[in-house]
Amino acid sequence: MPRHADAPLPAGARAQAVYRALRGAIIEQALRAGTKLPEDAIGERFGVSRTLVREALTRLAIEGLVEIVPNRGATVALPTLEEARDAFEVRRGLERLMMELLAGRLSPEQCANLRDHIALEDEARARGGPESIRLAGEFHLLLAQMTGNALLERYIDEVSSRCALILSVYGRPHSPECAISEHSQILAALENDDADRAAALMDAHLQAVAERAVLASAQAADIHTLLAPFAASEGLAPAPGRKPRP
Amino acid sequence: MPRHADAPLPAGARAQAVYRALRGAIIEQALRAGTKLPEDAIGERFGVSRTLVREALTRLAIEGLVEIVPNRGATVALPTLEEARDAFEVRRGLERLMMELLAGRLSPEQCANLRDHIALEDEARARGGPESIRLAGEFHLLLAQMTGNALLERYIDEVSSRCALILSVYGRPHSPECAISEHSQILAALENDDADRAAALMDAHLQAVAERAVLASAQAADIHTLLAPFAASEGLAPAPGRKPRP
DNA sequence: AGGAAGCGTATTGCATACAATCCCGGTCGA
DNA sequence: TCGACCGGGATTGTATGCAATACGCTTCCT
Repeated sequence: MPRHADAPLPAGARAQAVYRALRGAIIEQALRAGTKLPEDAIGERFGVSRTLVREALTRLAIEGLVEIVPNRGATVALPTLEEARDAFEVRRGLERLMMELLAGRLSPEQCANLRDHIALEDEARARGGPESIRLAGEFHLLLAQMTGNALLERYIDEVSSRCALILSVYGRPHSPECAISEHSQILAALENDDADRAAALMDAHLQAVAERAVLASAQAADIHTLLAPFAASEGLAPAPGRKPRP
Repeated sequence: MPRHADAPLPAGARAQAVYRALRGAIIEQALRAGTKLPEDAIGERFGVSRTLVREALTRLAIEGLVEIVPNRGATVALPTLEEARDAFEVRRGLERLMMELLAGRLSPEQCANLRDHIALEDEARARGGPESIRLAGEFHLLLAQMTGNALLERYIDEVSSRCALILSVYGRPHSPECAISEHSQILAALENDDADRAAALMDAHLQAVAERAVLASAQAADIHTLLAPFAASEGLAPAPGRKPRP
């Protein structure tokens, strides 16, 4: 429930509010990758000074959602393909750990909550709204919270949001991060106390997400390949002397 | 190689320098857990304004090495036992991933570097210097760098330093974080392309470190158990009406 | 004596001011 | 026409100032 606007926030909370607002905007792709983030404009929009905006941007930079170049300011990060690969690699490691911690230890209420969440994802997906991206990520976050391990929760949160940004760059437009059936299957394995199966499912799930998105556009990143059909249709051939970068 | 003192650092580098200095001091236990960290004093010491000190402290707080309470300033963090457990749990997950990424993929030079490092640890350990703590952590960091995964490197670095802080609180004084032979064995398994064995060794290694330190003092945290031998030697019995906390 | 209230100081939270840097436009010369 | 040079404006980097808060000490009352 949002606070009343003219109730002053407690000390230190305003920077956090700015941080959260920016983070949400990036993840939901209201701020697209590469967008410039000037301190003045943001501070003006939120009614805070540059000091607090800087603090928020610094945090986002540490998380990898924002890139800060000295004397040139902050932009929404544009992850490289290598960073994308790294993020999914780490994510797989963390989520496998999570599966092992959770298998067979979920209370009935927790399972119910997860099912409810999956239903929400389903709805949002049917509507095709942009919040489906956020919800898909939140499923993983919800699982992380249930481990009771605050550090794991933070890391999963961080790496999930980074993956969301990556998908916004390399993924197909508005394709949801996670297929619904995969989440259901994972939950089923967890309820069944089958850690290995849950871990394998999660691994496959993440692998699928990564491949659908990143590997698909790994080809597209090569401008020669990308332009080949157009060149052919126009009867144009590459200059013989120049070679594509190795 | 340290910079000349009166050469001005490039933009944004001074905050980082303060961050690094404080971080090192905490990990090497020059600043012990619980120590107050006033912005003025630190800024004066390093010749920078409170602004930059705040930035450094914020970063350390995100990493969990420093605790910031609004309006009350920053102190070196005093991790709880639960946070300690969480940190080692996450660390095991991350380092297992690392073993899988590295097994059978280390170049001869890399192996040589690792051996050299282990030798350094050995020396420092023999001398009993405080840098043995740092070196033991750096072995893990060195491995992380060799994965080529920058995100994994950052997480391992973060969680390692947090573990170092934890050991400074709950570990026995000046006991090195890692036994040397364990590092050697892990390296051997990695060279041998035996991912499972390397993972198992690393798991056991971290488990051993955690148990030697944390579990040992988990008992000590219970003041009743802690005082029992002293009470007995003085012929004192607990008050019958009062019960120890469950 | 013990505790509550009041006050002074130290420290933080935040905004702002100033200096440094960079980007972008134009201008000039080749 | 193109590239090099060079202000002007915008934006960031850092220091500092002011208000707000918390802590410790004294004082006073019970």
